[in-house]
Amino acid sequence: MANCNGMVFHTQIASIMEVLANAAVAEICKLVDDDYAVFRLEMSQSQKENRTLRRKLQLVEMKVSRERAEGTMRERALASRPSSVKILDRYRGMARGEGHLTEGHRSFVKPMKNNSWRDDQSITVDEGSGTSTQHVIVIESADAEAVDPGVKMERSEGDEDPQHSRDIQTGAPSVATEDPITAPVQPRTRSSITEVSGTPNVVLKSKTDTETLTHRLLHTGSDHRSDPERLGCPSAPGSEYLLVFHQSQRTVHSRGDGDGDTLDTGGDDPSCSYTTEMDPGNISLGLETQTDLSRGNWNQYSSSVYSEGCLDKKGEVIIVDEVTVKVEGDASSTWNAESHLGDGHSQGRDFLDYRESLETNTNVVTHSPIHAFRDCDPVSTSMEPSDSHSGVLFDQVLNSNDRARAQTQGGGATSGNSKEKRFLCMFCNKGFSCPQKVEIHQRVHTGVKPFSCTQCHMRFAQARDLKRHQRVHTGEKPYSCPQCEKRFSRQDHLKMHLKVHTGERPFSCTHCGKTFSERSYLRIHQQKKHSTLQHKK
DNA sequence: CTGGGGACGGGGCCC
DNA sequence: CGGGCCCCGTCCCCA
Repeated sequence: MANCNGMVFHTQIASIMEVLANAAVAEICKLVDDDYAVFRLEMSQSQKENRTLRRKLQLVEMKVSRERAEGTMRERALASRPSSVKILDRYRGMARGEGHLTEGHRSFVKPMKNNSWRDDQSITVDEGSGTSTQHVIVIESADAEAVDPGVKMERSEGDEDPQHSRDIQTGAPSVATEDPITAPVQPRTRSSITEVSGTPNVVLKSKTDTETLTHRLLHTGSDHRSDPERLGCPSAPGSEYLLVFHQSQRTVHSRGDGDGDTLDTGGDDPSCSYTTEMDPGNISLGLETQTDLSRGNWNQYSSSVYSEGCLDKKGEVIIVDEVTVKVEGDASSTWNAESHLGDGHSQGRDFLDYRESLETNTNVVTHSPIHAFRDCDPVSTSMEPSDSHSGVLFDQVLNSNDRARAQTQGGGATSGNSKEKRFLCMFCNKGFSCPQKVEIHQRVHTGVKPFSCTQCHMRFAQARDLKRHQRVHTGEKPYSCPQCEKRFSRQDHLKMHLKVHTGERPFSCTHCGKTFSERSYLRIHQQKKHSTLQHKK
């Protein structure tokens, strides 16, 4: 029983405590509410007082300003008519942030036709939650056109509402931001564009332009050596080259423009279609090329050859050569080196003529380049389908053609002193001791590059070149400088580097005596400094 | 900022 | 197959 009584007692105490607690909470809340109401009342009263004082201050200011303005008007009336609006100090102060001006003050100044004062002209000024009426004194100008510039100057000099500031700045600056000519020269960051332009649409557009530009800059600035596709050249297995040899000249000429344009696209990455997307000219270019090749079903061919589906724009142009070759493989035999030439490329045309003249000479024992292809096929076929670089190929052909001709003119095969060199190049008549050497040499003319790198699709005419090139990927640098421990992948580079330590400068300019460590430096120097002398000679 | 020059890497090709 | 040379392009430094 005692336990029961104790439990009842505890229960009663708990209930009483709860009631007391609730009562205390209620009383606290009531007190807070009351104090809050009082506080709010005091606040409102203070605000009313503030408004009253403010109006009084405004009235005083108005009076003072009116007195000043009347004095000024009298002076101006004596001097000349006013040329611009003068906004009172009151407004200037607000413009600097002392007041809070928003859209309401857009109608702040109105040009009037009379040089008269208007008192108590009111404008609506947003003061946060509500609006209040501000009395402003304005000196009105009779010349409305003269007003606006002055107003803008007044607004722009203070820290106004950001929105307003943006409204002002989105005039000429935003136009400059959208200017497609200006933008590429000075790519802006996204943030800076946002600051200037203000409106989301402009920001978006500017951003797009900037990114486009960035893409272009990045890709056009990339090292072409790293990507043989740069010049729009196909991957051509030996068999393809073989057919290239029998391409018709008509086709060759028809493709000249397309290839020439392809060289200018500057695209590098086959997986990147930015040039096609961004530059409509490139698109039309590609279509033009297609149309030009309408004689052959080159689309079908390309899809069969490049089944990987990564047929980019360059690939399209690249394939053109091979497709045409396929379709017109039975045409008259004229090597298509000129297919890589733009119209009017005299070097290539000369080469073509040269080639034709050689072909007519049946007395020359030539080694057909076709055999050279066959010899190299095992290497090329082991590689994945890749684009060869006909642009490089083209350059090589031209350079090698020049060299070959120089060699021929300088005594290549015709002046050869050895009767053993009875195997003549069919292009330059240079003599070689064995057919294999002729075949290798003729790649200089044909541009055949049977050795392709599996890492970067670079192709080489000689196996040693490929081997040497692969050090680029492996990073192998077996040659080290004994002076500075610098390492090189090639011995000749080390040799050149050693001149840095030895100070050897064997190449001297015949005009100024300046010496250089490399011949190419001398040549560049003479081109830059003494080209006029050479022209005079 | 610009042009000249040096260092260096890479490709072409002959021997 | 390696040595060697030439050429070109790029990057960097400096006047």
